[in-house]
Amino acid sequence: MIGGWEDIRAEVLRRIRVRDWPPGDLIPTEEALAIEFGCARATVNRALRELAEAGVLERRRKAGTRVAMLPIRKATLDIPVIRQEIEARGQTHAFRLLQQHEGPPPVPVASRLGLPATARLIYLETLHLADGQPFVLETRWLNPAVLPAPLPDFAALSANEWLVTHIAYATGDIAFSAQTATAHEATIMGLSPHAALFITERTTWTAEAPITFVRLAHAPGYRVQTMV
Amino acid sequence: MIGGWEDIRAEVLRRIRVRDWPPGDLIPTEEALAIEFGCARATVNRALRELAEAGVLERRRKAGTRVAMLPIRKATLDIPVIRQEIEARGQTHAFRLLQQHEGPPPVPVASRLGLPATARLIYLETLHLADGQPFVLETRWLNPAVLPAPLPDFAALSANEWLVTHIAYATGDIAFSAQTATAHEATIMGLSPHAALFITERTTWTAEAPITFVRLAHAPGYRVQTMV
DNA sequence: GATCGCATTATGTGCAGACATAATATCCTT
DNA sequence: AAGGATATTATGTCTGCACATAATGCGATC
Repeated sequence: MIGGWEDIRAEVLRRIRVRDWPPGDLIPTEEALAIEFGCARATVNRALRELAEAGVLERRRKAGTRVAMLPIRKATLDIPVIRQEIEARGQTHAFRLLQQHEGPPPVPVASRLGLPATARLIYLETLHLADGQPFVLETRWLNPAVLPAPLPDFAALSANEWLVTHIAYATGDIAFSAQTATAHEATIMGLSPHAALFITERTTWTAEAPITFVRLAHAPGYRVQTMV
Repeated sequence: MIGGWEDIRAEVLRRIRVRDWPPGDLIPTEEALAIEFGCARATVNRALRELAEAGVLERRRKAGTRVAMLPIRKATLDIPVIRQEIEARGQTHAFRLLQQHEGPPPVPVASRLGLPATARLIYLETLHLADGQPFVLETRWLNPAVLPAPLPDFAALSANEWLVTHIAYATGDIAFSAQTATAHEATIMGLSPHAALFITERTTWTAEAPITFVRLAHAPGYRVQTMV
């Protein structure tokens, strides 16, 4: 029972796997495949487009479709709200606002946001707890110029959650790295001095202006998991 | 000039952003939107499907399409071959095979691969260098039962690259974490005793059987970067 | 021989109509 | 009132056709 675009995608993948179509090879045109599979070209197109998005195929107009030479695997991972992430583990979420003030950001932060170092930003330092244990230390700079007024009380409502419900669907970039805990972090989070922290850094933009830069320092044991 | 599915996607996003359609809200049906935008339903479908894949919308047959309550952001990142990654930085890649032997894997490895602890696997320990400096320590267990013979000389050809060209398009999962360097790792990579390593762990499967489990310990300073 | 322009071609996108599928809502029965 | 069969509805997918767009490669021109 063959016919759906998912069947076609599976068949194409199979041919690639068994090296019918080796890496770098040009595969038949959509029209040829449509005839072979006895379906419309749009159906073949749908299947091949999915595979191209997954990095398995490379497509160019006129040039045709070829099997990717070096299969740069693409992994997609979910970036949930912290509360949601903790509750998904069956733990209870709480947080404490440690610091809040307004002033010019450090130079690296300003440059990542593309703002002058003289810009006045809101700084928030929040510790998130899972079942009472330190889970992640959030240090955030907010650009008040682009935020809808009035700002909430960040001691009562995590900036994390206020943003996702008030700045819908912004873009940005995310970076992961590992860093040794600073003395300050070790103290706050109750860690040994040289603990390895998993760091997530995120810059968020509206179409025009930077909104926020956030650095999340995750306690040891934290993992980001993905299904390919 | 409105009409393409990308324009429709943009317009829907705009309405979500300005809270015309707040989170949790049911938006008009594809047919209604098609009439409003003066296009075919298939075009609206394409736009809404993309937004649903991005996690912005939630769609269910008959129930309709609603704006996602908690926008679980999805980030996609590229997982390149190590050599490629180093060369993309303009550095030269080299590697040294430190260990190779065959035997039963440690229990955690066996369980992640779904194999009995008595299985005989090939163990490889490889240090990858960027411009002569330790870049990443690769520890890998290979399942010889599912590998095409003959196996190459892993001292001459990195397992990393041999696999991508000989096991086309397998599936698997990836996990990222941070760990303090062990004494062994610190020595091999020339690090201070408590350096924070960025760890990538990857399990790879064919349709039926596990192929390999690999742990990559990246030298301090390593970052995984993403554009959302 | 080098360059520009044009025809060719494969993919990208669009449209109108149709049927499939899943999930809800409703009605009927007990 | 509870339960199950059925109608309804919104999305999911397919078809066949059309035109748009980009990139290649050929040929004409200088």
